[in-house]
Amino acid sequence: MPIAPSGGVSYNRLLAALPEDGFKRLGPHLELIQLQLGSILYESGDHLQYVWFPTTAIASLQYIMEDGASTEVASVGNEGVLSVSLFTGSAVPPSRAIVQTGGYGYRIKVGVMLEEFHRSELLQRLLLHYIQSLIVQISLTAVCNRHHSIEQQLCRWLLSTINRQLSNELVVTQELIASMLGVRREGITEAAGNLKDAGFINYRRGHITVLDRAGLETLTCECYQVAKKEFGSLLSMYATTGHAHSQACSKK
Amino acid sequence: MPIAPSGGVSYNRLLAALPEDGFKRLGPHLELIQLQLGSILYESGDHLQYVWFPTTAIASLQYIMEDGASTEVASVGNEGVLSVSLFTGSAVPPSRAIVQTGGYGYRIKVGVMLEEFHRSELLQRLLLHYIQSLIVQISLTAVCNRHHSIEQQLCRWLLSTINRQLSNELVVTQELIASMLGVRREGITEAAGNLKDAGFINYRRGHITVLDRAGLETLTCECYQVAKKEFGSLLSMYATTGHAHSQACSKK
DNA sequence: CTCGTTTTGTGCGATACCGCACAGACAGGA
DNA sequence: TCCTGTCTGTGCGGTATCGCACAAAACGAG
Repeated sequence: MPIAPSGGVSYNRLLAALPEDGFKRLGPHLELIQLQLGSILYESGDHLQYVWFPTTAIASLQYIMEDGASTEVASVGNEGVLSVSLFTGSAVPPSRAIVQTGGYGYRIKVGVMLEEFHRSELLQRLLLHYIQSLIVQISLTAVCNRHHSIEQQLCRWLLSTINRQLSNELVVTQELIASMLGVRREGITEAAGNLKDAGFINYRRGHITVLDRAGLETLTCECYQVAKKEFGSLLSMYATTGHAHSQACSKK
Repeated sequence: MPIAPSGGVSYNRLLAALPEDGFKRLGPHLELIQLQLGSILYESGDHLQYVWFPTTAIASLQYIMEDGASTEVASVGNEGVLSVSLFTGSAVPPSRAIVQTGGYGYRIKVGVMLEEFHRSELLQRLLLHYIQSLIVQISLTAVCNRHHSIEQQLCRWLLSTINRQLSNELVVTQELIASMLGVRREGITEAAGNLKDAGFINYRRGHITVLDRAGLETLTCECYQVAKKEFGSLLSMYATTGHAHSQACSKK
């Protein structure tokens, strides 16, 4: 069961969980914009200008080290929101957010968002709950980095990515995956080769197609299931309200 | 500059940052209790009964895997609070909390705490800000697990532990450190041997003494400095109020 | 179609860490 | 005091990953 809903993916599930009136107040300030692969939404240390709610895009939260090496600590799709440090009290994020899968998302100015955050208790509950899921996701990354093989982590990464999109084809180079997982590119090449030999995926220059999701699930580590369950429980808690399909708003 | 204050350590710095009236409401419900090395405050999946504010004790937040292997994702001393998932909306924590350094701490029933959390905006701000620091700490664990050597991580662990206590002697076995870092015991033995040869630490069966903090700082990775800075900025934001030395209350 | 650039494949030695086995050293209780 | 269980030291082969170097293949622009 994929995290992505079966019917229509052009909305953000956190926004969709808002009640009618709460959504009405945010709606006029939401801007639908295109998020291009590789574009940086914010850098560690920036002063945040916007809060993003991805719809079809996926972003990656990364820590960049002094020597330039990077590690993804979490990723955010249409189940989440970017700039969470704003709600925990700091307009200066500790990580970088970079678009990992191109697509669309809504953005809203921090001022408007913060005001509504303080006004609406439900919005607070929703966002705090999302932060909880994020903490779990980051914790699992820590565990996974310690204990699991590159192949297992690649499976997890592939699965959690296709779960957030409709297509089972990813537009991404092995080099990029490597930099997100914080490993060598050759390590990804080898692991991907194994998965290809097993018939679970296929790929060509800059594209990966998942052929057998269940196969990948047999190879990946427990972290994948735990993370999926965490987000599942988050989202099932807030029944989707009727306006899910009417997130149309000022388009940029 | 250690995180622990120079004068007196028998209070919790988050509690100390509360204004007079906010603290007065919590005070009567705070119970000072002893936290023994190795005791488990909560397990992943438990229903939380208490919120803890360590004073001299230090707790470790761990993820336990199916095969029993564990990884510490963060640790909490007198700069923090345990059971944070309560504030983000779930009375069921995702991790285990175990006492890593014996000592004292305050506990308070979740009901009282939640009520005050919703009443006091400052308390909310404070706790959310702490959650922010926690996220940074967990993220750094993820980065560290990926990129840094056991020796570097051991240095970081030793430093962040003595920074939270007055003494520079730790009561802990190498076996325990290994299980927290998620590595082999022999790996710790070897790294500790190197640090001893370098004259930075000394140790005997179950005890480690830090002799040269600056020496350890030269060996550890950047994660240590980043984490320290994060907590420093958190705590400097909330000036200690006058009641810091009067956290006396119903003693168990 | 060709050329140049980007992406992927492969080989190799070096290294860090693991898993296991067991020896030695210490500490606290009988 | 000795004894016993716990903790630490050490050796050794196995493995995953790294770092580097370069070859081969794929794609896109001209």
